Amino acid sequence: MQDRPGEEEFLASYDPRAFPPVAVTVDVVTLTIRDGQLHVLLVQRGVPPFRGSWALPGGFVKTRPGAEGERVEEDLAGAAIRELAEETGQQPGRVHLEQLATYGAPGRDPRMRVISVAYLAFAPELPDPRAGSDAQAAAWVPVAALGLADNAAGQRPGTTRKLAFDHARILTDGLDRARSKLEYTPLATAFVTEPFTISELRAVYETVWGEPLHAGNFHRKVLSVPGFVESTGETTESGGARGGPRARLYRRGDARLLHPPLLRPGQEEGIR
Amino acid sequence: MQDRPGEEEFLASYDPRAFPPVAVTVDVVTLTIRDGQLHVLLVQRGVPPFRGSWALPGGFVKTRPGAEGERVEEDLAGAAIRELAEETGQQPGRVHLEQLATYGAPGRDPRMRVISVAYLAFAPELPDPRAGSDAQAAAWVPVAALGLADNAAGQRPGTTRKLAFDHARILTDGLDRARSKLEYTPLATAFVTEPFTISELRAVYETVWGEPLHAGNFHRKVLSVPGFVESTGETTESGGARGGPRARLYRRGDARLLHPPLLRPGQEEGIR
DNA sequence: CGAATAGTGTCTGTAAGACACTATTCC
DNA sequence: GGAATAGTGTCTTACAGACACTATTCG
Repeated sequence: MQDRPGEEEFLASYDPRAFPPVAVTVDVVTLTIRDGQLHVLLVQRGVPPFRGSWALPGGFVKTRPGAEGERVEEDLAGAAIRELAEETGQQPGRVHLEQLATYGAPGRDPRMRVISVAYLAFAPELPDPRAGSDAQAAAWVPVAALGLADNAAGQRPGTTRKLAFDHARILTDGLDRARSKLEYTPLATAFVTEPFTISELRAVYETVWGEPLHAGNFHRKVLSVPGFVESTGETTESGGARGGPRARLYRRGDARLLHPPLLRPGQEEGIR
Repeated sequence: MQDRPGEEEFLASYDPRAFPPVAVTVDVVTLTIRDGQLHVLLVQRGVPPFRGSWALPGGFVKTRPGAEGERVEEDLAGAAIRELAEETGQQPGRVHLEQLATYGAPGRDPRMRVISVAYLAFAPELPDPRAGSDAQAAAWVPVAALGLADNAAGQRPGTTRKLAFDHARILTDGLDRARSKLEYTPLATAFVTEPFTISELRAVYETVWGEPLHAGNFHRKVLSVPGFVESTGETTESGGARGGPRARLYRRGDARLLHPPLLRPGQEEGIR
């Protein structure tokens, strides 16, 4: 920030409260895989509006400008991390977090004009969540149980368990983003703990995409993409529960993009 | 919105002004192609802060809650359209608009805490812009002249003509998004006016990606992707300015995604 | 042993890129 | 005519998907 003529006087005479009230919240779509099913972290709201409804964890961004130089302002991503930590107790680092989109339609919150910045998180299997301050409960909920209008598989709505606000829409957008990110990025590895096997990685793809993949071809493809995974030289201690040889173990590679990508099969439909 | 126990009393006693002041703005990255160069729409700020600096067109979202039922609240996308129309006089419909990302780091605006929702617009060649209310000037500026740290080609920074706020970063993100969207979506057609020739479309790709493409292979590829373009049956009135036969004319097809995609050549670098 | 799984070999169809070539139009 | 461009043909290489097969381990 550089000084400019008239800038200081302008700022001194500036009254932020002259602006109409808006609030900014951060909501987080946290996805994980449990028991071979895609789950999302939800909280049951303990305060109005929508008290008792299930919703994405989220809350207001701390925006108080520092009085006497004290700074209580909070980054958007920082607010998302805080919300996530409140429910899961997770330290950042184990969880991949990225901005999803911002939702600001008038009337989406009955209290006032609220602009919500949604974040998308990919987590490995985590312990059961605990309810945060404003929540009666928190739980990992199977995405399939929410009966969303699924853009990938053509499920019928109607069985939709209603989420608060426009959170069903936000979740749907997050799922779309997740499915598409698996194609072009190595983010599937964010759903597993290191070290992992190729089969575990394939299970992630099959769960998120909702369709079986060919084991042999998947194996070859993953190993052929430079930087996707990197061998540890180790293998599992024992074979699978239902038989089979020990599998080699891998950790994340250094690629940030998959090239060439791992395209979803049978995606021709729904393109128009 | 359904009624819930205690909800109404809660809302009646709710005081929105108890919240700390935040402002929400919308900034628009508008890209177009003029004279074979990628241009972005910029305004020269006529008011502090950063008076005299160039910036993305943008402004505060109208969030006043309707007194006596009067509604002056504004959608985020609506605000972006308004900002775009102020400078270009364009009616929506000719311009593709999508949300880019939201920027909310504390201190990014010296006045107060400002959360900015950035939009990305693709426009065909438009007339020279006019300065809006808060701007001294408005102009199409060649992106190359801004000397951004270009993520695609490895230009060196230092020659960066400084944009106000964090707009250089927003612009960079918009360019990245644009380059990548050309791969998977038919949005290149948003840069041309219908009807168009395959060569015009190729010029869009070459300009946005900054590298020459093989004319023959590009031609075949575009026609092979279902729904990308659709023939009008017509041809241009005359050949090119420097010779060549008349070209067939096309309009946009009905595909929303390109399958298979048109991947950028030589993208292996910069992946790690 | 029988079943399931890890990992590899191989073949086929499709598509991208390189190159060549023809036809058309402008200067 | 010479140069530039539109559009097509063809060859090579790469890769995705289908299928087959071996080796290993569990129950």
